[in-house]
Amino acid sequence: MNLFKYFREEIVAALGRLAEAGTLPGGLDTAKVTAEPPREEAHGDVATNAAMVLSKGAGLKPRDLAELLAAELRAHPAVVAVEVAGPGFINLRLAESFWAERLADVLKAGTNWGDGEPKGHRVNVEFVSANPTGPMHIGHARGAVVGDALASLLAKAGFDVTREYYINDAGAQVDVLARSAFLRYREALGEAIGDIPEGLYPGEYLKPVGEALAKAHGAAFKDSPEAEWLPAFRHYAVDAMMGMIREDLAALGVKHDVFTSERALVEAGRVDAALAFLEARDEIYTGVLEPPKGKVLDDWEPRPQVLFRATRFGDDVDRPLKKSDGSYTYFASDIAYHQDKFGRGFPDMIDIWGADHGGYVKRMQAAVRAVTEGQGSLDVKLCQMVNLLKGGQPYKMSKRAGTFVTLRDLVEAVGKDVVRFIMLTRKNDAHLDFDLDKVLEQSRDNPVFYVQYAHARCHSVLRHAADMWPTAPISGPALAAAPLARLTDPAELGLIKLLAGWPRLVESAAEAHEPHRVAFMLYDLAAAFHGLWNKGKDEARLRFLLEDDPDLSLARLALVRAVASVIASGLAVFGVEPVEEMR
RNA sequence: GCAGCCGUAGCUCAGCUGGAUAGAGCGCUGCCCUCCGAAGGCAGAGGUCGUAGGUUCGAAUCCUACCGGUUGCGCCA
Repeated sequence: MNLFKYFREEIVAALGRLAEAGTLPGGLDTAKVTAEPPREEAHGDVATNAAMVLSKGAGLKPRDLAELLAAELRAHPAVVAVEVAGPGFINLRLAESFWAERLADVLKAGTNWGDGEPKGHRVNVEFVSANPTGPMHIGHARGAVVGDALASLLAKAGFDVTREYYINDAGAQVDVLARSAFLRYREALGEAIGDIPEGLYPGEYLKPVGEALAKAHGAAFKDSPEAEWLPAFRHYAVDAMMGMIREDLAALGVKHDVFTSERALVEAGRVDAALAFLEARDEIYTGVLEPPKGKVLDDWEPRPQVLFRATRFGDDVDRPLKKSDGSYTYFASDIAYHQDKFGRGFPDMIDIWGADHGGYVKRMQAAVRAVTEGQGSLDVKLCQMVNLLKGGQPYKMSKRAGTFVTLRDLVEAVGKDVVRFIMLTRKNDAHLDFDLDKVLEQSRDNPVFYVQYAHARCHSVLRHAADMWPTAPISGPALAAAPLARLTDPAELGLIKLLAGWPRLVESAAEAHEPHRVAFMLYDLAAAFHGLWNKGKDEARLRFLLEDDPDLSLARLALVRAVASVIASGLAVFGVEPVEEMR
C-alpha cells in the first residue's frame, strides 16, 4: 500500500463529506490535490495542498478552508495531530500504531513489499542493441544495466514488461564483418594475411570464426568472388557475434526476452509496408534538403530524396528514408521496427540509446506518432558516457599494456554486482565516473559497499538472535506478530517511515522511468540503519538485542528483518545479489 | 547556424514531475572512539540553485532570451 495515495483518497473523501454537508460547494476539481511527505520532519508525516489549490473554487481563503478540512481529518483514527501551516498546508501526524501496522505489512509481504498492483499494461524496453560486430565494450554496459533495471522496476510497479534487443544485421557494417571473417578464414587455411587492411575489423575475436568457417567449408571459397560467400559468411559471423554478446550480457546478469533481426524485418517486407503505410497517409514525398548551416560539407550537393514529413510531427526537418543508391536508410528500417513493436501489442515503448544518438530522438518519436497514428508513445532514455578512473585519475585503456577494454574484463575485475550498482548511481543523462579503486573500497562513499554492509549487518543481528534465543520466531511473517508498539525511539520510527515509503518510491521512479532513484533510496535507508546501529553504541538500551528484554528485542528484530527485506527488494530491482556477510 | 542534454556547497552529485528554512558523500574545522556488532561516530562552517525577465498564492523545478559546457546535424548505424 502506498500510504500517501491512501491519505489522498481520505482527503478527497473528507472534502466530499464537507460538500455533502453544504459547507463546501459541490463538484470541486480535486485533480491537483496531493498528499506528500513534507520535506521538514517537523511538519509531520503527510502534508496536503488541498486548501491552497481548492480555495478559489470553494470561495474561501486557503487557511479558512484548511481549518474546515483539518477538523474533518482529525477524526481519522490514524491521525493524532493536524496542523494548518504556512500559506495553507495541512500537516497530518500519524499514530505510532499506524507505523507499527506498516512495519507488519512489510514483514508479511517480504520482498514483495512495494510491488504495484498488476496494471494489465504492456511495456517494451529495448536496450543494448549493440551492433553484432564484436564483443561488448564498457560503453555498452551502462545502457545494458539501465535498461535491465528499468525493466525490473517497471515489472515491480505492476507493468507487463518485455526486454528486447534489436539486431542491426542489415547494414553495411555486417558486410564488413563478413569480409573480416573471410580474411580470418583465409588465415585459418594457412594463408599469410599480414596486417588487417584499413576498414576491416582487426579484432582477434574473429579468429575462431575464421577457423570454424575453414572447418565447415574447407578451401571451397578461398578464391571465390565475394558474392558467392558473403551471405553465408555474414550469417555465420553475425550468429557468432550475437553468441558472444549474449555471453557478455549473461556475465552482467542481463537477459532479453526477444531478439528482433533487422534483416528479417527487411526480408519480410516490413520496411516496404511501413513506407507504404506512410505513403498512403501522404507523409512521404521526394524533395531536396537544405545543407546544415555552420558546418562545412565539401561534398554537399543538393539532390532529391525520399523524405518523411517529420516536421508534421514535431521534428525540425524532414528526414531521408532512402540513400542515393535507392536502399533504405537506417531510419527507414527503424520506423518499420517500431511499427512492428506497436503491432505486437506495445503502445508504450522505451528505447535506451547512447547519448551520441540524441539527435535521432525527435525524428524517431515523430515517426512513432505517424506510424501508430498517435496511438503509440516512445520514450528514449539517453545514456551518457562513463569515465573510467583509477584512484581518481583517468584510466587509459590499452590492449598492449594489458589494461582491459571489454565489458567482460570489467566484470571480471570488479564483479557484476558492483558494475550494475554503480551504473545506476547517476541519472542516465549525466556523465558517470567509474573509479576502479573506489568501487572496491570499504567506506561510506562507496554506495555499493555501504548498502551491502547494511544488509549484512541486519543478517548478523539475526544470526546473533538465533544464538541467543534458539526457539524465537524470527522469520519475516512471524515477526509481524512481534510487539511492534514498543518501537518508539525517533530513530526507529524514522526507519519504519522510510520502509513505509518504499511503495511510493517504486511507483514514482517507475512512472518517471528513473531507476537511479532506487539507488538513492537504498543509500538513505542504509544510512538510517547504520545511524541507529551507531546509536546503540552510545546508548546500550537502543541495541537491537537485549538479553533482559526478549519482547523488545523481538520488535527490534522485526525492524531489522524489514530493513534487510527492503534492501534486498531494492537490490533485486538492480539485479544485485544482497550479501549476508561481508568478507 | 540549428537541435538535444547539462549548469545546485571547494569537488562529485541528489532534490520525490510547482510547495514551507535547498540535501548527501568527499574535502575542511572541532570533539569522541580500552568493551559488544572492525572496515569509525557526533557536531560545525560552507549556497544570490549559470544570468536576466515571465507565469501564480508559491519556482532549483514550468516558459522566454542570453552565457558556459557537451553531444549530434543527407546518402553511417
